[in-house]
Amino acid sequence: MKALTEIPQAPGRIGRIGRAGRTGRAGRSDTIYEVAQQAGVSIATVSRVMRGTAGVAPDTRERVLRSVSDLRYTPSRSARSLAEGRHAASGIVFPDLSGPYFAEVVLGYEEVAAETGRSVLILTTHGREAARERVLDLAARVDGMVVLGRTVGDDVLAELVSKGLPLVVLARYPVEGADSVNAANEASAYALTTHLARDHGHRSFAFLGDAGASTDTSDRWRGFTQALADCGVPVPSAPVPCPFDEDDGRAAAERLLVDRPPRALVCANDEIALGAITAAEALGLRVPDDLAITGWDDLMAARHSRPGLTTVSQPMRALGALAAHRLHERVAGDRNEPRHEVLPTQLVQRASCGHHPEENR
Amino acid sequence: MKALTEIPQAPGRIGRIGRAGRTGRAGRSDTIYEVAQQAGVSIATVSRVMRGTAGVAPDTRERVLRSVSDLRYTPSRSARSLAEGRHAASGIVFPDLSGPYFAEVVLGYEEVAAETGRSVLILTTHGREAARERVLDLAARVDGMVVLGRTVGDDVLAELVSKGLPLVVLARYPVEGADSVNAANEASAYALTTHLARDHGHRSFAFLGDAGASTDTSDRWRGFTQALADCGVPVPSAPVPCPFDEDDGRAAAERLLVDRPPRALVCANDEIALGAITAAEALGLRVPDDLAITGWDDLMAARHSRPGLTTVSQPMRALGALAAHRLHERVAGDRNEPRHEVLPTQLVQRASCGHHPEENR
DNA sequence: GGGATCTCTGTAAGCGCTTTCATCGGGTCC
DNA sequence: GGACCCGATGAAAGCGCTTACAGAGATCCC
Repeated sequence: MKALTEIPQAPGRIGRIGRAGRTGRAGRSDTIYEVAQQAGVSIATVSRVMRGTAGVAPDTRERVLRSVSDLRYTPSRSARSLAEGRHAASGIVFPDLSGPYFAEVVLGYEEVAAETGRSVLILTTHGREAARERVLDLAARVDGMVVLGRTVGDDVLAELVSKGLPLVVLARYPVEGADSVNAANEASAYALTTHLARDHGHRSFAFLGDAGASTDTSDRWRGFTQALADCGVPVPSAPVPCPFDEDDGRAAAERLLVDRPPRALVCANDEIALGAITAAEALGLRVPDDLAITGWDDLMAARHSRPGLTTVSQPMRALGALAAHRLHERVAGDRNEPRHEVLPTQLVQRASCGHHPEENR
Repeated sequence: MKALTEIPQAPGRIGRIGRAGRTGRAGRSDTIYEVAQQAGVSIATVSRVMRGTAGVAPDTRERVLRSVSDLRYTPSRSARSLAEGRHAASGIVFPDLSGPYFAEVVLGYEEVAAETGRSVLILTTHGREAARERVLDLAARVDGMVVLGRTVGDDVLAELVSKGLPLVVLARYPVEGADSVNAANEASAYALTTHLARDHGHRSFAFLGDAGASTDTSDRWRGFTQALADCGVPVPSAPVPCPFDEDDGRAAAERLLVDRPPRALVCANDEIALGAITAAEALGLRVPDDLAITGWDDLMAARHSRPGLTTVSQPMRALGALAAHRLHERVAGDRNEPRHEVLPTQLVQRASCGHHPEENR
């Protein structure tokens, strides 16, 4: 074994002289230098052991590992990131919209990201304030990023792409240089609307939701109008504007139903739909006898509401997981040409869209 | 203005010679050196401008800012963290338990963390696999951490504390050296159970949930038994074991109800309770006439279920937000003595616990 | 008018790692 | 027995920042 002197390894590392020994102060985290010293090896060897790089003699490795566990050494992540030029982390950006939707997407995402050895940073943009800055800050902490729906403008995304940051958008129209993952909104809207018009024979429709607010909603509106046109049913000129939560849905539905109630009300998500059911009942309308109502997302509450809410089930976890996989491929450099994927959804028929004589419940 | 030579600033920085100019390659992120060079100043000045440190002449600042925006420069986060010795990030660790509960807590947390200028890293421990390693890895990336319920053992938490990492536990019993934030589980269990026994006169009870699975549940069990004892009602010897989700609740309730149905069933959360309602109805029991059922959390579905579910509303966002505040104080060094806080909950009476003659609905 | 003070800027060390390259001490090979 | 190779290790540069310290002018005061 070589003798250890107090002379620092690198000429420039003068500061080391003063802090060679452990202070023993609680909270002071050890560095690779302390481990190396305790094990009687150089920091290079410690690094090799920590990273599992080949070419360390078994007994040396053993000695280093002992010091590591003695000192409870954990490498500094920032130092490692700086030296490696990567973060081993990825980010996911979503609007506030608290509902279960985003939670599920994030969970699906996190699970896969953890498998691929990446930490996950989350960022909610709530409305607007400083979203650009926050996203750019996040971008500096990760190797790649998933951006959901209404969070920041395409200009910001373009900026990220131009910095060379791997990017996947989710529930949002593709942007140049990024992958995209979406649910089959237009198709499911078409199927849902056709079911209402053809199977139940409804002839007067309204669509509740803000088509400008998200690409999901605008795709649903498109599928909705297309289906009506194909069924020869009058097409409303525009959606009835309505934000995303239950109270908004109730308020908007109340105004609409007092005014000129349609026979069927297609809502952009379950929360709006549940609010609309409450509003309809308050006005003395029976659902589905007087008014059919449908939602989107198949929340837990849709299953338990009275009447059960007909809705569209989306593979939320799968969306998150797929986004994570695509991002991983990008980061790993496995692929360069962009991929745009659309996951299938499923129509969930319950009582709120009308009676199904042949089905139970 | 000083002349800029190709001689590197620091003697050790020899590598700089070869890469002084921008390559222009897309995806290559600029460094402080490029900005300094373009603005004709030293990197120290650029750093001062970026951080808003006082003492930079207005026109110099102007020039630097122009270069920064020309080059779309974003400082390297790892380099900054390494130099500053901090991450400007904090972590939150939770079990898988996907329900809305955790999502809300995390959102409340993230909001506050963002306000205090910290990024948020999330980690779910799903079950158990490698939880310790994952948590320690996370610990190396953050300045402080919040740990929820059933995730890792107290030994791991102690290890974090001994490393000097500021720590807050949430929905979990306090550990030495960490703050804690909890909801008033025992008190709300006591109030809920008393309501069932005293106001509705129920005399035969069961508790559905795994008391060993989380401190929340075990506190609820404790408040439950205490209330029964105080009301002179027979106390079950143990909870009826049951995991956390709806299917589990249904299955466990089915077994229980066939066997020896109680008059009132207190469930450890809403999902179990909703499953139990389904089971009861399938067995031909009317809720609440034959069987009273209650939950916890006041999920959206509790409000929409039929009958409406009597439950306990917990301030989930507030719990997350409070944890973030306490963590911030710790990280900022504003406080050293630990704080343990309990947030009040609210009993939400709906139809599932029995008829309330004097109340509507 | 000359030292004291202030303002602005640059120099260089240091943060804790990774990794290239050089070195060293044995075997191996004919 | 010398040329060679190979495995194990260490020295040192470099990742991109922050910041203590020093220096250069400009300003001030008596």
